[in-house]
Amino acid sequence: MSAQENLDGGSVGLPRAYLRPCLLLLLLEGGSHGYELLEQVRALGLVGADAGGLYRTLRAMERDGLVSSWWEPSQSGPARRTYELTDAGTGDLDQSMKALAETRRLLGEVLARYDWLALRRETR
Amino acid sequence: MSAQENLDGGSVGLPRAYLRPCLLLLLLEGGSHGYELLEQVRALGLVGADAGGLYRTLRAMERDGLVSSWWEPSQSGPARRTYELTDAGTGDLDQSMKALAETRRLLGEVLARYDWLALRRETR
DNA sequence: GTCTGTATGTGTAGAGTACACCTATCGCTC
DNA sequence: GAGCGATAGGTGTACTCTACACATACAGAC
Repeated sequence: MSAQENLDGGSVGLPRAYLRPCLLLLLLEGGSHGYELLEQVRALGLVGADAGGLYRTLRAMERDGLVSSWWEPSQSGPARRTYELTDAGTGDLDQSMKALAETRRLLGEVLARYDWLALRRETR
Repeated sequence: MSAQENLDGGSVGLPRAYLRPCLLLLLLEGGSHGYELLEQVRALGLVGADAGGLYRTLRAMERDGLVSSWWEPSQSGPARRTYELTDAGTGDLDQSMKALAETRRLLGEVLARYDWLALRRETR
């Protein structure tokens, strides 16, 4: 099961604005362009990632100074806007990852509490 | 550090609609009212949880059939609206927890990938 | 009476998400 | 050379969730 697929009523899922740190992480691994990043974030767990939203997010991150971009012609296909991480972007990534680690820890606590109760429910 | 406190620019944090599964979990442990649940979700990690939003969420969950409520007088203070989990709510909780477990797993993968890169950055 | 703590709400702006839709380039086939 | 699929980048818009402010009411202490 993917964390996005439960759209039936609740839509509990991935962290808020999770796309941003994912993009920053992928750009830390090396410069890339939107279309490629789309496939990469999908491989990273954001299986239903919205293309339009991704392009908008990249432009917003550039406005915020986290990434910089330039046009690059392609050998086979339309030109690409290539993105690169800035120093501010690296700093933001570091902070985001700390926040996500904390989120993961809290999730672990809640899930443990649930598992304990669910077990008692079964064996009642 | 709490996952909500990094409001400086990014605001990467807890999962979308995380309040709902937290409330359902707490109600699985026993019926309760809004004010008490507010303190409990704050203890659960949602340190800056918004009171207004919590009451709205509870009413929305009741509209969705996940909880039921009734007024109960208090010995010391205003009357309370006491909430209880319905069968549908228990089912929703089970599904949400599966989604959150998957979220936690994905977070682990992303964090591991970041840690590996961060380590290489340090030792370069 | 007024102040603090308990208890439940509403109003509203903004951020993030979901889904639909559009444009353009290139290589390939018919 | 027309049409097609893959590549590539984008806009429009409605909706949900969140954040912060604010309003109301009851009880007990002073």
